[in-house]
Amino acid sequence: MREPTFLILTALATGPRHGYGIIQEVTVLSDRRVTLLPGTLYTALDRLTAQGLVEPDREEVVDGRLRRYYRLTPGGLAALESETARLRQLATAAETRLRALRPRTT
Amino acid sequence: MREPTFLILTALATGPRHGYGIIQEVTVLSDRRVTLLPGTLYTALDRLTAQGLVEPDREEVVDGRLRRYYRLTPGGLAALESETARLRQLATAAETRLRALRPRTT
DNA sequence: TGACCATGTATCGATCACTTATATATATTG
DNA sequence: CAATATATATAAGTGATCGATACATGGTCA
Repeated sequence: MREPTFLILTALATGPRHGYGIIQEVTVLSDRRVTLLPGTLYTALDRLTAQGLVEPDREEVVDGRLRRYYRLTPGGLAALESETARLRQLATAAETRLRALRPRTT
Repeated sequence: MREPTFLILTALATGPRHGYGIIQEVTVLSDRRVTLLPGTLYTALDRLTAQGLVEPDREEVVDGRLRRYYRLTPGGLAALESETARLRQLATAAETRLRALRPRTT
């Protein structure tokens, strides 16, 4: 799973969001380091829906604009959990090696 | 930076290694969850060398087989450090949201 | 002896997520 | 009236990775 996909699933962890709302939430949760592009987001949502990790939630019209909401499926939640554990393990493994290399920087 | 690349840089953090040694170290540091394929490894080493993140170290012949060693450059070390910090931040952001979702699982 | 596996490096074609660019539409702000 | 924010959508191109294959040596096992 690549980073934009991981960020989309994370943005949906706290509840259903529409596409543009996911883009904003990803900006926040990445500390403004990642701004999802529309091309990435909408193709990823289609792909994740086809994979069963995400599913349509509801549609709303706000100020004359359509909002299409998505939510995590149980499988999507499980995928996010295992991917998160994986990321943490990799970060920890790298940090261990970096600390061994620079003991005084600790 | 994608995961195999991150793992290769991590494997080189503790000192120079040759290609096959990197594959083995990646298996260990990923808890056997990732087995680098030769195609990924050698093309990545060429690319990282061209990018200046990695450089040739030395060559040895052991049991009639050539070993080509690589080491991290200062730029490669910096890239690994910033990528590691980034991974940790993403993992933490996701964990925070997952814990909020399942308070009893803590 | 012959097969198989581990070691070791290398390259090619295919895949696929992502980027870039573009399109369309409404509401708000200067 | 132009620019920006909101909101979704798609097509072409890029590039790292995957999968397969190639070649060579050394050790093990039947």
